[in-house]
Amino acid sequence: MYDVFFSKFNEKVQLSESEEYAVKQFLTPKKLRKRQYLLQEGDICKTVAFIEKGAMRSYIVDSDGQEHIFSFALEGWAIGDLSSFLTEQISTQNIDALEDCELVLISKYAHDQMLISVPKYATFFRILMTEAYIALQKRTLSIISMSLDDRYKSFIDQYPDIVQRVPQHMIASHMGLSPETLSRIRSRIGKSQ
Amino acid sequence: MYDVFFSKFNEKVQLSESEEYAVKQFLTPKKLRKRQYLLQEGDICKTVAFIEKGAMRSYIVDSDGQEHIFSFALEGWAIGDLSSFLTEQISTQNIDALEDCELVLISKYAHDQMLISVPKYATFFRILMTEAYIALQKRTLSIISMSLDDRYKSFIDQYPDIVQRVPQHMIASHMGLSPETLSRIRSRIGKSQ
DNA sequence: AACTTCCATTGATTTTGGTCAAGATAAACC
DNA sequence: GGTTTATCTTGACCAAAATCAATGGAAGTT
Repeated sequence: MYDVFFSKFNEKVQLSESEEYAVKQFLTPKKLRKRQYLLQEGDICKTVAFIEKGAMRSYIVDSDGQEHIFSFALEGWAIGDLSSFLTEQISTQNIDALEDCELVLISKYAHDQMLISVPKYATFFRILMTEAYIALQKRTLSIISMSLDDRYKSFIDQYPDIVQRVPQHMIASHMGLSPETLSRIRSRIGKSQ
Repeated sequence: MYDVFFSKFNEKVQLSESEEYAVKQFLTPKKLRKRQYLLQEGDICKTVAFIEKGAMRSYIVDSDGQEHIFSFALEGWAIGDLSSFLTEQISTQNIDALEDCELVLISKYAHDQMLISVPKYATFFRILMTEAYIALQKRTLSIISMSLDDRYKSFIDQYPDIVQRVPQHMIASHMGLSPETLSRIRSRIGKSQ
């Protein structure tokens, strides 16, 4: 039931049987149908979701009603509005399912408890946090320094699975572009890629 | 000598006298003159620098030789190429001093030792990491969803001290803009701000 | 199978930001 | 103090992306 989650966990920090059992007590499984929300703007993000199966996205809606996708997440990735989750402030993000999903939920209470009582959870979380930061730094650097063509090439290079499973206009939104512009980039660089 | 560092540390995680002493053994003070490098492209980032006094920036140079500023850091902030520091791979970033600086350096060895032997350091690092991630997320959201005028307004709102101490063309670079465009934004929104 | 909705592409036009160039001011250096 | 160098601003022009609009195709629904 929590296969992907624990395989990811053990890949970062090796757990004993009893530690794995302890962590398991804090987890909640949840299924989400395509288009269902995990979080809506205005709510507090009460859980972080780890994806066992499926695909999700987080996005914000600007003052003109336009959606801007902040992130995608597939199997083995976590998603949630960390800022809202940790500070328990109202979120400005929406998170929903792009496909039918199987999730592992970690509540704020579970998170806080595990930080105290399961030292390896603190380590695991620190490592995920660091990796997420490095990935986001890479994305920021590519935004401020690369041409659109190169940014798209590097995206499909880094996340081929997302390109396969997510409609192109959403990838355009993630890059901060109009769908038409992304379509033209693809025709420029040869859409075979 | 490490006043700002420990004041920041204690603000996040309260240290006892003996813990503070233990941490101190792992720290190295360093002074840097304006324009001096902490890290140059092609080197491995061997230390994270915590700023006691002064101002620094990190930037990358693209294939056309153009500089793109990734981040600024003032007193109380840390700077370094985390990706290079943690993986010990060659860095693509440059980090130098915008003003004469007093730094507290944490080497990779010191970092790893403290993660093991000083549990509160692990907590401190996790908290800094999380805050850095949230700040970077906010920046990314503003890039993909806000107008340039609003992005600049939100920047001067959030980092008035940086606007005071750093030349405008560097802030333009940080936003991914030409200096001329930032100048025009400022004249549009009334540069009084 | 017919119908509807979503999606990707392409063209024409407008808007926005970049580039090039010149001039003004201020700061750093000798 | 005078010269050089960095910084900022403004204008004219150019390039790139957004917008508007239309079409064709794919996927989902009944």
